[in-house]
Amino acid sequence: MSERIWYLKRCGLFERLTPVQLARLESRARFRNFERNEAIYLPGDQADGVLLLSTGRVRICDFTSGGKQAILAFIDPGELFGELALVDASPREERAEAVVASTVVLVPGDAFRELLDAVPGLSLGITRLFGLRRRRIERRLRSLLFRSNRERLVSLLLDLADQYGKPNSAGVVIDIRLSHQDLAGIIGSTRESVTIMLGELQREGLIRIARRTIVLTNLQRLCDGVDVDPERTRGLLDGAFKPGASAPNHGQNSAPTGRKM
Amino acid sequence: MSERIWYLKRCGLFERLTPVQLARLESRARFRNFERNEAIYLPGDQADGVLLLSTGRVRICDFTSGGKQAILAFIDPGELFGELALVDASPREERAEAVVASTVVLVPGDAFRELLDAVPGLSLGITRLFGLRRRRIERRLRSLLFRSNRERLVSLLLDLADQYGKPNSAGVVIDIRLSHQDLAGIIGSTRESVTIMLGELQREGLIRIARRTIVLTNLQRLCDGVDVDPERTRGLLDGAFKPGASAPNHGQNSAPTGRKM
DNA sequence: TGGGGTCTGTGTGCCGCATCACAGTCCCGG
DNA sequence: CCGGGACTGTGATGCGGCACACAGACCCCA
Repeated sequence: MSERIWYLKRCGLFERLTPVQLARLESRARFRNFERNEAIYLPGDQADGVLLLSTGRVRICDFTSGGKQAILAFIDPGELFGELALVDASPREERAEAVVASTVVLVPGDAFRELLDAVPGLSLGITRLFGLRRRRIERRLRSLLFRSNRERLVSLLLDLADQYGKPNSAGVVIDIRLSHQDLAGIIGSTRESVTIMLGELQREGLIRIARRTIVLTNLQRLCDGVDVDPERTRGLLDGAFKPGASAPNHGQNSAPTGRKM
Repeated sequence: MSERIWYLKRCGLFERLTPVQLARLESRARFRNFERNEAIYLPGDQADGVLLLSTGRVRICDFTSGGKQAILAFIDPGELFGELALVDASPREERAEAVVASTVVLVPGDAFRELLDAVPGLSLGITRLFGLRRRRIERRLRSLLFRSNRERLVSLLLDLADQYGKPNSAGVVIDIRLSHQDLAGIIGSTRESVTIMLGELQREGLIRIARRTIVLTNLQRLCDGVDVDPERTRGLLDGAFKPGASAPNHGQNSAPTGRKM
């Protein structure tokens, strides 16, 4: 029980709730476990609420009639998903599935709306969440529109480094295991092409692949390949900013990631 | 003066403001005219507020280093744009420019935030706006990921029919003039390819092009080409649904539009 | 009512990348 | 510790769609 409340508090949006509100929320939410590859919701399902991942990892995706999967996002513990249901009651357009065994909290729509009224700032938090995710998607759209396959892959690697990267002596380690198939699903390419391109990048000394994890060994040159917003690499390209020359350093919102709510 | 207030009221989000609030807003907003093709803001500009289009038309776009323009959205009178500035103070990532001579209202960030606190429901309205636009972008992303050039074009035509279409005896007239270059910028293709494909579609009897406006003469067959969410075509495909036979039909949410918040 | 600028139509190469087919490797669970 | 299933590497082949080039049509406005 109290463990469940702990899961709720874990979500940045809920940390300001009073104990009473938390308890009430907990009583109205449903907890459910999903095993690896199990579907959480499907396109066409009536959307009845908002979901919060407490443990595991979730993939938001979409299958074409040809059977290829497009990956729209990954969700990590503490993050909300399926939140577009707050906008209106139209059915889900995508599929959410557990990448690994996961436990998910379902918050019914009316319980959530009740909270929106009661908790000052929550509404603003949701708006920001929407805004941040939208910005991310718009970036991806732009990157998809007129870039070559290879540029999209490099761009993706930089994004992943941003979200999951652990700097280290050899470079930035991307601390999440994705198959080439997954990578292809994100950039809209094929498994084979991804394999080839990763090989090329490694041969060129830009990355290193060891035991199925990718290390970015030369961020600078990777960025050069894509005409990339240097802000994307945040702290990673440590002190290397030239004050006058390069980017306007908008990353002043200095939180290490920018997501996390 | 009172004409200016009228412009403000035109925006659905503001219609609930009291006269006092409206007047205050009007005093803090700046009105400005832009001529055809003039830039309203540029990538890198410090975002200082939200913009409202009162007359004209605005294009949100982005230029690749190769000089190709990606079109992210069109804005019609009464619509808000540049609203991602509400999320944080990071600079703009895209370019907004007037398609035709336009007049724009600039609402400073603090004035807007003040309203957000004062006007119940406004915050919710913004959240919904974000959500709706995000949903639209996610659809576009999906359509970009694994569809052929032609499918993307057809899908775009259906979307346009959805937004700007006027049904008529011959079919659905798309009541907005876009050059082939523009269409290409939206679907991530080239001007020449669009020309060719439109020719094909016309030869196949799916559309008709007369004096640079496009008429969709056979919605049903157009939809067949794309594995399209039938909901997208709203009332346009009037009663023609065959209950048992056709597509997976998850569009059981029979609300005629789904947009218009 | 022209005339210049923008938009549309069409052809020809060529290259990126999807597809198919199959071999080799990893890795996890029993 | 071993076997089977998932993942990775690589080649052959074909096609979609882009780049470039130019001709004709349209349209606005001077």
